[in-house]
Amino acid sequence: MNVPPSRWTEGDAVASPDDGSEGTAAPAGAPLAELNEPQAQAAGHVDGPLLVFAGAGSGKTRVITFRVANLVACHRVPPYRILGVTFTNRAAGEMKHRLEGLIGADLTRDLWIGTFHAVCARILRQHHESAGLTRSFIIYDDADQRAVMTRVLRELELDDKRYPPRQILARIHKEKQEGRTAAEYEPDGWVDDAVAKCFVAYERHLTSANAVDFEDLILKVMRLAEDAESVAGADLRRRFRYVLVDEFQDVNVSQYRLLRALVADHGNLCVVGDDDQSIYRWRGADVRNIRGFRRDFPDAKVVKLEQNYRSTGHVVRSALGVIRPARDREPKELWTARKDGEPVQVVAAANEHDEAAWVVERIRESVARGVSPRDIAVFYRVHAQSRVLEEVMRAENVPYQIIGGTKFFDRAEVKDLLSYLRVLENPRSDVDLLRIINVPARKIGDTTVERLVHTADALGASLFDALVPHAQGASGPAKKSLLAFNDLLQALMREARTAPPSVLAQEVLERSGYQRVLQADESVEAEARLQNLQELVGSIADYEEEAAAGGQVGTLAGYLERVTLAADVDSLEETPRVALMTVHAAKGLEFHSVFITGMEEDLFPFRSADAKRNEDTEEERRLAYVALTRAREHLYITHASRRMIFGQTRYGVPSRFLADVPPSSVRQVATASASLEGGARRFAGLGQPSSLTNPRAAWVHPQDRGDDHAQVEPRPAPARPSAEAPRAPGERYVEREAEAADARDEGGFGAGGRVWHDKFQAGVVVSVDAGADPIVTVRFPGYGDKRIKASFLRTR
DNA sequence: CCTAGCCATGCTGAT
DNA sequence: CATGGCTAGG
Repeated sequence: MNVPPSRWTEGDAVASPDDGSEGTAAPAGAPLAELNEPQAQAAGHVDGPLLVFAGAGSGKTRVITFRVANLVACHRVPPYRILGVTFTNRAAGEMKHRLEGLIGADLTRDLWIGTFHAVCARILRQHHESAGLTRSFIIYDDADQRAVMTRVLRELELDDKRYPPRQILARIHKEKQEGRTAAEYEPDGWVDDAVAKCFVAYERHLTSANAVDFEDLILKVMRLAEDAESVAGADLRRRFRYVLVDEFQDVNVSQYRLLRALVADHGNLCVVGDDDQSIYRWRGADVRNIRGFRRDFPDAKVVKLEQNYRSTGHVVRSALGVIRPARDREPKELWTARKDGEPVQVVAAANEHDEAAWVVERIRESVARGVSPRDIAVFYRVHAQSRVLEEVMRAENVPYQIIGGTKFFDRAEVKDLLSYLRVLENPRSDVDLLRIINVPARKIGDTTVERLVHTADALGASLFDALVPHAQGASGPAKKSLLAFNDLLQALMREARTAPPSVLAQEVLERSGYQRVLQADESVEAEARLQNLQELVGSIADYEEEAAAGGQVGTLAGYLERVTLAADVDSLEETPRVALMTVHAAKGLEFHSVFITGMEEDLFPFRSADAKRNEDTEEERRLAYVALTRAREHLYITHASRRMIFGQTRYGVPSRFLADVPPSSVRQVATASASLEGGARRFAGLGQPSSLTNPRAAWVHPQDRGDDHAQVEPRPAPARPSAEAPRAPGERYVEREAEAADARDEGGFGAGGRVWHDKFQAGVVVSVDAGADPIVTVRFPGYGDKRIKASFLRTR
């Protein structure tokens, strides 16, 4: 059941993680000899520490997978003795997928491959007792942590205006990221004294709730691994014979200490990273770990991968121009043997609508020329920029997918149901119990809850454990409601022992009255909420199915953990849709064509309106470098002179980073609106050649005629040079898709056709993947796009 | 004592 | 532009 190797060396696979094989690719499944010299050195390295500087697009994922395969296949290392740490679950999935092609699914399954958080959660479930947890501990996400902190502040009678929960939490997280516990925190100044108190109380609440935050996952396992005395510590240090880490530049101090402890006995630690791509300093990542590594492992072999296989010459040189002024860089020089390709287009737009329209117009052209929408991405610095882009995409019928932003799992009803499930799994979770105790309204108001909290504090018990004792001392109506709530939970817990998670979820909705209340509500919102809840139940069922396919039983704990640890980018689909995401989410991905929007001062580099927040232009520069290096063939960078964002209009000047792009690799362009407004004059200040500052020269270029897009001046489809665009510009690729789908239509399904599904009801076919049992992508109002086997669909 | 509806206010990035 | 704190009504 090996995947044909060609599957993973194809550079045009959508958004595949860094893979230098693009373009000049060595044949698939190549032995080490077919890697380039430094790649082979790194991949073939067996014993001892190894540090790989992997420039953007230099094939580092390839090196890591080859090295793992080499260890397993040639050196007979048992796969369960190898740990590979990636940055996202998606990257972990990609790596496993590639390894399946190299060493087969059976061996791959036993490898430990995952994010720091996923791996640590798994270890912590095994060693839960040593960490003071029960096996069913749960992971508190951001919102949960804030809820805990709000309660802590109230308890300590601290003003949440003066001590915003978010900021206190940020301080605490910073401590934990640097490996310190509450006991080790050394306050400096009176603000810190408050933080110290909160820190202690926060930890107490988490422990009592049998819960951990993201930092705890790392910290607790780090403590275990460093513990010379305990059995668990010895076990952890013996467990892995080889440890590999991707994106090492974004590892924080406690993660690094954990790694060091895990390999203490043998030093077989391989780290791969690029200091130029360090973009998570705000999350505790510390590039200095690279220096730390060299100090801690002085005999480490160091390999530099400097040949970029991914991008055209113009793209590589533009990116180098942006990163060169950065301080404290590891000396290295990225180079490419590829042709120059198209110059980078730097586009001046009048405002964010104009910008979005230009981008979408260009996307349509690219697609008409044969670029798959899945190989196109639009980046922005902040999520708030996505709305306008989304609107234009929708209006122009461009299929798109937004990564991140307001997430499905952030919706109130979804969180409610998850809180029910979390309470059933781990009744001591106060945050979850508080969330659902009066949802739907069951006559347990704030006053009653406050008294319950008081009783729980007095008893030193969780809210759940205090429910019955408190109810017994409470007055008539409150007593009744509390006991009824307790009965509900008890009944559901009994159910939880036998029922599969998806069935349990449905039971929760029915027995809690949640569903009834929503059904009684006739509003559109209530209808949407019901649909979201069904979607959630469906997602649990999907998880069970997936687990079953892997020969396991899907548990509630497993599902909850996955939901909390999921990254936005994990959900990036392989369907033919343009991806919209932040630059942060784009790390590790690559696309044929990339649009970077909002390249303006104060937006990119970002500067908060709140001047107190410290800015970090160096990190913004590296972020820009990451953005530019995602492009294989075409790179477009847009900026607008006017932008409505965060509820106010900003007047932006082009980003300083644009001035660092070599003029010889750039073609300046202005949208028609920008030209009319004289926006192109702004170029003059940037030291670009004057020939580029003439707006006419910019926008009459044949390739850029799309400038006067529909929004400015609707235009009948004119005759165009047809060499590049075989179809009239007005023709949308959705129509092309429809034809294509019709052509391979097997079960009477064609794009645009109406179908019926028992659960999701009426929908419209988006596309069809032909096969023995064709998979049809269908858009269901209220459910979004679903990929469904044709046999489950009826045409009508 | 509970509920519902109103108005105000923050917003970078994310496991 | 959504969550949340507050106030008036039941």
